[in-house]
Amino acid sequence: MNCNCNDRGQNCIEMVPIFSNLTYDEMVEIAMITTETAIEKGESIYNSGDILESLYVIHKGSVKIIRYSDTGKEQVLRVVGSGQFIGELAIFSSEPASDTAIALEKTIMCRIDGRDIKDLMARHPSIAFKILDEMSQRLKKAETLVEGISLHSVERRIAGKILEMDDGKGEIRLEMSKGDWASHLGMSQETLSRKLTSFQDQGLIRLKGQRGIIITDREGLERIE
Amino acid sequence: MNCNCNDRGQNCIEMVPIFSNLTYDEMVEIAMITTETAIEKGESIYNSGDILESLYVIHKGSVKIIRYSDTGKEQVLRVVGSGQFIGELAIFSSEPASDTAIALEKTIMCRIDGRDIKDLMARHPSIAFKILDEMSQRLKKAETLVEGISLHSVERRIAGKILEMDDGKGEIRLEMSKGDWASHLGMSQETLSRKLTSFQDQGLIRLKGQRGIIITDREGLERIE
DNA sequence: ATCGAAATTTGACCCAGGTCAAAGATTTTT
DNA sequence: AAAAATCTTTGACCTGGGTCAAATTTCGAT
Repeated sequence: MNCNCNDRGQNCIEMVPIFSNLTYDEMVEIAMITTETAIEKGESIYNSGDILESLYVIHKGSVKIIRYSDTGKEQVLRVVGSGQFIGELAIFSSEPASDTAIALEKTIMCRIDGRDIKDLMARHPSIAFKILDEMSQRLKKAETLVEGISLHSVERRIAGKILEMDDGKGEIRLEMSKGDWASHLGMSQETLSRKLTSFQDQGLIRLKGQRGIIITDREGLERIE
Repeated sequence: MNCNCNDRGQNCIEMVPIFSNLTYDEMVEIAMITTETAIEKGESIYNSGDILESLYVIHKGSVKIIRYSDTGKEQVLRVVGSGQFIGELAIFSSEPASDTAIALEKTIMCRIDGRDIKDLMARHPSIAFKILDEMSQRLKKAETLVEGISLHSVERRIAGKILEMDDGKGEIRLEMSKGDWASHLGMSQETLSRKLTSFQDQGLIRLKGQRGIIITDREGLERIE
């Protein structure tokens, strides 16, 4: 078994949604063909232009998927965390990646060869369904991002994202820098900063350190147009 | 056989990439469970909020997938044409659609029940692969759209799209109105109109009627930042 | 606890592209 | 072929949010 990223007796395979419907024996089969890979904060897993050959399932940590403009400005397309995968392009097309994946923190992944995963899917339709499900979620999210950027004001986008990130406790901890966050929201860091301060002045939120946000007026945030 | 959308002796199933790797008998099996549906220009196939239960494979015609802002402004997310499918959400999630599908012209589709297609995929992995492939293409396109809208100038986006639509002959016919096109590019109709006129003044293109564009200086278009 | 680096905030300025409204073209219908 | 409907262009004006730069705060590492 190459992938020995164990955690409280659990093999990483069990923790990953796309493999969750399998029997123990099937999981062992998968564990045999996966390789553990670790990466430090700020390092890239792949770069735009690379030909991808493996699917990476994230076991621990998180990764941002970005694109660069020709002036070097970056747009965060999505953030991928534990249990999710990156490199799905590897499974089908032989075209190079058009985006770049960079670890937001120390990240541990399981690498699976593209050919192997394809083979697995053919034998276990449930894996294909899970991947397909995840892909349609992503497509939907990407389309919501397009909608947000082109149809809503920056205030609305920020308020919406704050509410979306809230787990019910009303206290949020950002998993990335405000700069990355701004880029994900499709706006400049300065604008994000200004608007957050203004939200705080209006009593909608309270900022706590660099990455903490406390919601103090949920209805107020929902009302923002 | 419910689906009788034949065309020069070809059954619609054969014309659709996601079914293209099947044997004749398998195609017949699929034809049995599909239902032909036709729709007029401007009519919707589904609306935001609907619970989708079927996958629609487009046989002839084209459909725009859009979202509305609360002020009624629309963003075209993508245009789907012959051989492609819509309603993939139906296969997995039970959540309502967040977008709306409207025919750009008279369109003929084959409807397949969500449960049936899932069943088909389990028996024919090649169908799942094709759908997955299509989904990753779409995700990539959606991400390119995000990149375009947030990272590039309107000029660059228009020039890029013109070059992308060119089939090599240098003469393009738009498959939608300029209004829809502007919305797809994430800009106002007026801005699109102004920039196209300016491109023409610069000798980069020549406009012909409402939907014709002739490229007269390809390098010039590529040079636009 | 202190220092240095990195991230964030604030100020001043400005322009790309949006809006509204009216006129002009194309296309479709009768 | 004329009329009606739809789509597109143009003009005038304006504002949201970007940019650059400098000041400040926070965080991580000694």
